[in-house]
Amino acid sequence: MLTDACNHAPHDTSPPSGNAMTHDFDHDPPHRNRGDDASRQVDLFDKSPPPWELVAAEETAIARVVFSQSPHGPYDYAIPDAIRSHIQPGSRVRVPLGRRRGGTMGWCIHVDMAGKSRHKLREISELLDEEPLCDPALVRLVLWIAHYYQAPAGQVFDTLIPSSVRSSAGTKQKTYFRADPKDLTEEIVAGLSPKQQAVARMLLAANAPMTAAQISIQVGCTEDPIRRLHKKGLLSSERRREQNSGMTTRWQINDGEAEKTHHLTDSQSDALKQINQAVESEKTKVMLLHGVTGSGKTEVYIRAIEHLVKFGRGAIVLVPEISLTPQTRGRFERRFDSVAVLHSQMTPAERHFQWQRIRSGEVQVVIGPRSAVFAPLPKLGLIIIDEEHDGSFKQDTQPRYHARKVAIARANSLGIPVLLGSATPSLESWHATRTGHAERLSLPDRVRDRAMPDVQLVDMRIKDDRTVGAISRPLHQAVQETIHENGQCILLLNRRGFATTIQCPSCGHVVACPDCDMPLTHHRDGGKAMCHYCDFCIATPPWCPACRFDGIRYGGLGTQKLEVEVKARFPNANVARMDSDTMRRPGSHQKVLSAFRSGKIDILLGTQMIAKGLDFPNVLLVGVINADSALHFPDFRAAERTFQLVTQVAGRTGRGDRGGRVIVQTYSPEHPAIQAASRHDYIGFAEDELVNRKKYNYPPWGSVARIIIRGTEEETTERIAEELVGRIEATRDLLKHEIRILGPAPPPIARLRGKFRFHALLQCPESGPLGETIRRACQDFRIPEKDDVQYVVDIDPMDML
DNA sequence: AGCACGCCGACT
DNA sequence: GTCGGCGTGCTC
Repeated sequence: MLTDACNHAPHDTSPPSGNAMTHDFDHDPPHRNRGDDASRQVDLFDKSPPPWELVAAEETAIARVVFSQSPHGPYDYAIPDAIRSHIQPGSRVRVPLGRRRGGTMGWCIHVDMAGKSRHKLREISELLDEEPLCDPALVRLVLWIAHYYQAPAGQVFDTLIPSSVRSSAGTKQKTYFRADPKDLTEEIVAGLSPKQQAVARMLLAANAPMTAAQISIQVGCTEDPIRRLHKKGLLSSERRREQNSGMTTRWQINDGEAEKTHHLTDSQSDALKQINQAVESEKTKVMLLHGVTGSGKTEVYIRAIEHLVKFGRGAIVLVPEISLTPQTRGRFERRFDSVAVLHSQMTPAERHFQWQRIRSGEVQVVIGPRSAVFAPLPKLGLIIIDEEHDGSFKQDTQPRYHARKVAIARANSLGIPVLLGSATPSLESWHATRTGHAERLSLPDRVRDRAMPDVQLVDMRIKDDRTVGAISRPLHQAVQETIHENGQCILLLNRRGFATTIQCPSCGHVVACPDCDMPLTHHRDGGKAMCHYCDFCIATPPWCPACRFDGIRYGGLGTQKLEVEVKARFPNANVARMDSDTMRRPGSHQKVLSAFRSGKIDILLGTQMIAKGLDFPNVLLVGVINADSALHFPDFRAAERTFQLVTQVAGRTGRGDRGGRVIVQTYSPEHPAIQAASRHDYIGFAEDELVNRKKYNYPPWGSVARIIIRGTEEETTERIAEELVGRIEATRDLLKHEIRILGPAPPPIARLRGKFRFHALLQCPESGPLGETIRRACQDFRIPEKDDVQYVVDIDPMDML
């Protein structure tokens, strides 16, 4: 499902100093020892008040504060003496703002103990946390993200610090009572009421602070006598924040079951040596571990972390959203004493608990999806991004950051290395190794001398190879043989649902989503017609809604329909389907995978979630039902995605002693991406594709930004889109920057959730001028509320939909 | 995002 | 004359 979180406004809390970023891998901001950037740079845009308003500048302690809701600031506040020694960048504060009652929560981004201000400043009303939730390095990272991705800094703070941490989920403020023998002499105790005496005696005997609840149970009274004693000043109290008793979190403790450590191959040892050197050098360095599927990248990660743990350092391992298999998790948990696994299904209390564990420094390894790049390890020594090419590392809501880029920025500010791993690196990372921004480490062979699987292309245009349905004759035969040999099959089809179009054969009407204009997908379970771009869902109409014709036709192929076909073709095989429909319940993922591992399932079919990371030695056949599905997207990354998908799913076979083979069905067998994938030729593909991208100055050669404008009224939306793009043109000409502007035009998804959409693509050889131009153009661009139009800026977009 | 200001039309 | 629509601007 696509989301389109809007309401962009230009925000520049702190432009980084120094050189503009040119490419993904330029180590520029946020650099160490540049603490004063914020105040100095913001002045550039300060509209100075007219001279008669100038008040004599006096020295005061000033805090610069940003907000996660509008207005985002930054605003300056006077720091009251009481909190002067505690407030730091990263502290949360409550401040007065406008006429709002109760004040507003904000984040302090800068403090100046001897600042001067032209305005009369209001005072901070309260410091909300004893210890800042964000250390200075993370504050620098926030400001860098806010600048680069053009998001309000306050909103970036909210992304960095989980809401469960901000609200202290799973903890409670408890009051503890203590009895002091000096106050409660025998004499005084004797004069109390019987219940109060009992309470006093018990507490004196216990000689430890207890909560009212504990005391009342122990003594067998209500809480009233305790309160009375406290009121008389005979009991002292203290308040503490504590973990709730209801916490269900258990984390795996190393049970001593040693994982068999394999001997490293020569190339694994070489790579490890380089990584260890980089870690010890305490310098920033980006390394790309390019290892074919099954070459043992995870083992290299583990060894590298084992090494840095010896120095008391910790590591972050980022993994794609859905590929955090219990397998991977288990491997790390067996090899390290203290692992924190972050995942999307955690409860708020659990998340908060893990965050505190990580911050306390007891955690050696953090494993998680893109947001784990913000994990607050106090002694971070290495950031690893596994499957670094994966699209889920880019967030598709504001702030639209890419975890790879953020990881490099964070590593840069700490002076630590970043390790990117993939069998099919993103062209950005590949290009970085060619320009010296990253070092390439190769694992060219699979472990234990296993060969890469043979890949056979089946040309679906040739009628002879195509029987009725989605499965060609060669693939049918291969599945049959595999099952006969007691092997297992994986079939990939990158579309869920049953039928991708519902069309009337009489009048040609296609049932479409009223909010998005996209054809609805028929889901057979429950007979629903669903929009895959929004939540729209209706019962599949039995007649044509346009002409009442009784005989509507289901066209196109989804995983549900494939499942039906596979079951019909191979009635004796056990078939399981894996897509986001069958994997809705937590744990279902693991259930299917363990059934597959144990051999209870012969054929596993599904969407791309089966293409990643699975390691099952008995998979002898992988079938790709339609390799072209991603190829004809109106998107400069279409070829790259196709190559990645085919290569990754092909890598799921040939992992045991019995070898493996791959059958790829395609309507364009001559396409370079599909050809290269069939030869396992990443380098050939990458070099070829780099030439293509160069022709149009697409990434990694140049920088791209996309502006999406959406609104309820088509003409108004288009008018505002044109106005905005016009401003960008004017700003570009003013600044004399080399920027190509395409659009505004309707994107492939021209309507989404009932809103009309327009977009514009901006290209520039360097990201710095591009960002500057957009920032300047959007600076004072206001849209009247009545127009109901919003816009978002997407820096380094991953798709053009 | 709220909230005030101020400028116009419709009304007791 | 006053009430109230909403367009515009400000919040350190």
